[in-house]
Amino acid sequence: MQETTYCTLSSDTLATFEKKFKAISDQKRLQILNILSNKGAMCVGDLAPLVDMTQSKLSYHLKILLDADLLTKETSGTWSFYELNQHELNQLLSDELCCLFKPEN
Amino acid sequence: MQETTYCTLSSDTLATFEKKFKAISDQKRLQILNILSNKGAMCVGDLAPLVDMTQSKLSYHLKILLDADLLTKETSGTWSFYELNQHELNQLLSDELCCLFKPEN
DNA sequence: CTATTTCATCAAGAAATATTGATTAATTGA
DNA sequence: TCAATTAATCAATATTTCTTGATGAAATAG
Repeated sequence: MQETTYCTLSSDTLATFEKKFKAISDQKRLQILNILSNKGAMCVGDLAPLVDMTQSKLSYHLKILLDADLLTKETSGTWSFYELNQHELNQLLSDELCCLFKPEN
Repeated sequence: MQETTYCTLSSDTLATFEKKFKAISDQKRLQILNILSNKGAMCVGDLAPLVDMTQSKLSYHLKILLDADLLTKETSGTWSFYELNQHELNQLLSDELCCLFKPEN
């Protein structure tokens, strides 16, 4: 006879997932991820016209994705280059979403 | 030489994902999913004390999950039984999240 | 029929998020 | 040094989402 295994989630775990899912629960931010998955690392100024956002607005949304650890950021001079955090995305999302965020699959 | 394949997303697709991710980007709703993954189908009145919510509040959150097609609902008399939509969840989430929503894995 | 149970929905207010335009800081190039 | 570029942040407002308590609808039991 097999025992049922219960997996209760700590409030920390719930908070972490909430943050990550909140970050991707927005059309503009999904579009950002999609573009970065096609183009690789990009700076804010180059990304802005592709997603039709002002610099200020884009920075705001990039920060949300960065804080959720779904992007990484490299600074070079006055430029900030943002790139997908593939590892985190893979841990979060199904393989079926490859078209969105996982160009290499 | 290999061509790069670009996969642009329609605004409809983005809207659908936004809705689904929005539905799971909330601690209370994640907890609902987690409990349903352990207990199977449940009615509102039985679920409410487990997630420490009033009936009204729980109905509100269940509707959000239902509208995102992440739950199914079966009515029997005055009871409403809610259950995970395993297929949709599998299409959305990674295998690593099995602990949350996929008891069978 | 009436009272009770179960749950959905509504309206009002509260709280959280997003947008906008301006400002600031850091770096670069002339 | 000075002007221009790049991007983060701020404050104010707008918008969206959530919570609460009340009400209503449908089914059931007595």
